[in-house]
Amino acid sequence: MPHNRLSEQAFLANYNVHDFDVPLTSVDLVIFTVRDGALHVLLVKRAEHPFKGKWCLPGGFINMQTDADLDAAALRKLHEKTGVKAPYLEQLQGFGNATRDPRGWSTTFAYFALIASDNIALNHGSGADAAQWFSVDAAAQIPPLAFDHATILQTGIKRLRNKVEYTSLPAHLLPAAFTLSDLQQVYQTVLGRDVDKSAFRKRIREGNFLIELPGQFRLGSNRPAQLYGLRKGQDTVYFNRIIGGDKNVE
Amino acid sequence: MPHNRLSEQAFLANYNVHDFDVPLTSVDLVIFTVRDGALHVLLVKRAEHPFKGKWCLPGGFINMQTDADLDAAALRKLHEKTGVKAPYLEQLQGFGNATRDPRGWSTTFAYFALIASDNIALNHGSGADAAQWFSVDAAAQIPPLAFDHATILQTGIKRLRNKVEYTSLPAHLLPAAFTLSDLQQVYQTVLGRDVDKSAFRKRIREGNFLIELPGQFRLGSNRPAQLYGLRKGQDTVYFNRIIGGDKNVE
DNA sequence: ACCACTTAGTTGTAAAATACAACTAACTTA
DNA sequence: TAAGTTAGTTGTATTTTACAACTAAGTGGT
Repeated sequence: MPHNRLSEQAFLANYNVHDFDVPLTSVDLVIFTVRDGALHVLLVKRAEHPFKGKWCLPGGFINMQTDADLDAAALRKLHEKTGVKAPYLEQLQGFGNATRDPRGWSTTFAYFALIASDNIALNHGSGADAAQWFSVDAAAQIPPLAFDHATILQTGIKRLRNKVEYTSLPAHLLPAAFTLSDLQQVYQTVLGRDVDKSAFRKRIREGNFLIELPGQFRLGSNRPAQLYGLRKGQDTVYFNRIIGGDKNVE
Repeated sequence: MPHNRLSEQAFLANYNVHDFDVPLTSVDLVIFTVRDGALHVLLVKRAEHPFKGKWCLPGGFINMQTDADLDAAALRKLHEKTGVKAPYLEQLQGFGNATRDPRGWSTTFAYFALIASDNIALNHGSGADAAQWFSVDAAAQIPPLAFDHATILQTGIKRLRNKVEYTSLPAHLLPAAFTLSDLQQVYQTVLGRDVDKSAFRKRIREGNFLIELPGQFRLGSNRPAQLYGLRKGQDTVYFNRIIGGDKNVE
């Protein structure tokens, strides 16, 4: 019976996914945080074949029974590894080819997450696989990664650095209350260069994505600093120009 | 025999993709061009179930035998539909959930292509499916689309408009030789607003991604205009600020 | 009590970039 | 040769930035 004579209903009744060759499909995460004044990324050690014992980005196969969509799958993986429930999460890029996984043609949806380092209870749980933060700046300290995860990681770093130039993203790398100096410090850490204090503050003020926490200050052996938080319900702010604007970014 | 006692080699020898439930995986394209002073997108009519007879974005399943990677799959689809071999092509975003395809959990890697309208020989070929350009500005003229392609299309339009604010992308919507006025016109068409001529030219000059075609001019019933082409091997240029810079973009 | 020290936050100003508009240039057509 | 049209440049008031110095508000030592 020729295919195109069937009704759509009959077509679907006869359709069996397993009749076709389909690529393997997974979700992987590049999870960033700032610790000790440096940008860090979370890596885990593989507990199973292939690449057993090698470091890689957290991730894995989609659970077609429980994951409503790709974002849900990524959130689930993130929560399993870090305990964080409400991170900044966006899709990074898809990767797929015949050789990245020895099991065959495979694809992955790479995600990109920002979390505050005070939020984390690393879960060394299922499979007794190790999880550890690695500094991104010290490229030499990052171990060889399984699959094409080195490429994915580099893509994630590049994307983060690029978006930090013109968005409010770094606020998600800080705890719920922070000072403007904290925020400036994070920008500088990620960008690898200093930014002007007054221009920085003007930009933040006009972006209008922070709220002053009334009466709350960071105390120390110096002038107390006003604490701020992310305005709730606030989306990422895109500035009109890159910060410190005399440099071209890729 | 417990899984984790196997060597990697033995593990792979025993591994059969068909033992697992895997989502369907496809590649879809949002192909833009500028015709008659308006931004257009290419749609095709489905020749097969599901959604037979409905309009959708060009695309389809990955061919695991012939497609080396995702980009190759997207390029193949593009070439099949338009005959264009060297478009501007970048990955847009992945989409995946349990309901977008009636055949089951499915994912797609959406791509985003820019081509010059003089480059196109629409291929109504295999499957006798119609292919047609639709104006993006006249939202009412775009028919209902199969799957979640309306969402993908809107994501593509948003991304294009956004990137045009601060990149040299629109040059790819023009033929190999064009005038600065042509280019400015394309920017204005995509952005939906006018830009200042002298500021525009300064930006283009400093971006340094065009070459003057020596001695070549567009003639007409007025002053001849210098023709330019894309500097070859030139990547997309990212400007420091959005064009016309007094407007915030999402 | 007061002064040194440190970080927070503001202010001043020269230089650079932009927006807006008018100008000149070079061709065709009547 | 004058009108019409589009190409391309120039001038200038206004805005924005970069840089640096300044004031503010606490702690801690003497």
